[in-house]
Amino acid sequence: MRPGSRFLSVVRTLTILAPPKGKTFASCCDPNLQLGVYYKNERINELIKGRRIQDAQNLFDQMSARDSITYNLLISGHGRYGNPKQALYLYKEMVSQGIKETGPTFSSVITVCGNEGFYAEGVQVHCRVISLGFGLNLFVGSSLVNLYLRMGLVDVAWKLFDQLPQRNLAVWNLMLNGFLELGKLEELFVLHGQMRWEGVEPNGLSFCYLIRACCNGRFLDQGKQLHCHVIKVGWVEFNDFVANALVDFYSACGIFIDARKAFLLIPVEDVISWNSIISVYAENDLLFDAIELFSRMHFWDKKTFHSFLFGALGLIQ
DNA sequence: CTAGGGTTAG
Repeated sequence: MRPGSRFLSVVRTLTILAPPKGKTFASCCDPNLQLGVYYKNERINELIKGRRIQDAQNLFDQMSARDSITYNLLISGHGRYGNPKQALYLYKEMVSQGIKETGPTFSSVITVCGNEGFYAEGVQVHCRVISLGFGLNLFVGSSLVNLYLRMGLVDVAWKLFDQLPQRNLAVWNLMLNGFLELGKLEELFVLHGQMRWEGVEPNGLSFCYLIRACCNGRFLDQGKQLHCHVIKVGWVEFNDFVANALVDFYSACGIFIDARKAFLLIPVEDVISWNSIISVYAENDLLFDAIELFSRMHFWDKKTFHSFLFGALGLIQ
């Protein structure tokens, strides 16, 4: 037997206990305990993906040791599936137990704060972001941009956005959406100009926001330009949302003919486009056409709200 | 093993 071979066999048995890929022994003081956490985290992840958030919470409650990933999974799960308060509670518990936040923690928590109106809490978490040095993280930064836009603090959002070391389409779209919701249409078009200046190509969602801005502001010329561009790039054929936005734009601007043209070009009419075009017919006093379209829609087995039809019937009487 | 952006009107 060669010297050292016994040692090798011991090492081989040890590898059975080897930590999962990407981990080293140095990062686990107690391999067995840590492995337990790892596999339970995986299970929690599966449960949340299957939308079984309560089961995930039960498993979480039974765990004797938890790490930041355990908390991140549950925080984002509760945030996504409608339990924002629980998400914030878990975040508080996590911090008070001395478990350090990571990027995903901040990103989930701040998104919850922004979307559910916990603005004061969101600003507090922003302080933690700064003191722990996560301010330049793209995900964290975009959740902060979203938070301040929802608060209506446009200047702060601009500043954070400008300071981001890199940007992707999601952040640009968050900005566009924020300005649209706040009715800051000028800012929105400034941002669009900046996109073009930096050579960022908008996607279908960006064009939805831009066209809706033209719709709300009745910017006929600008909307037509967008329409041309969108046709050239090919979004109308592939994106129902864009096509619907065009129908709404023309009907808002009172250009009935173009609204109808835009409707006819929609590849697969969904409920929304039917709603839009029926309301356009009704608004233009083409009541019988509206009703005819409504019955055609039933023929295609489309389900919709009946309000437009009732509106049209009311006008006839 | 974890984090982000969606259409209508009423």
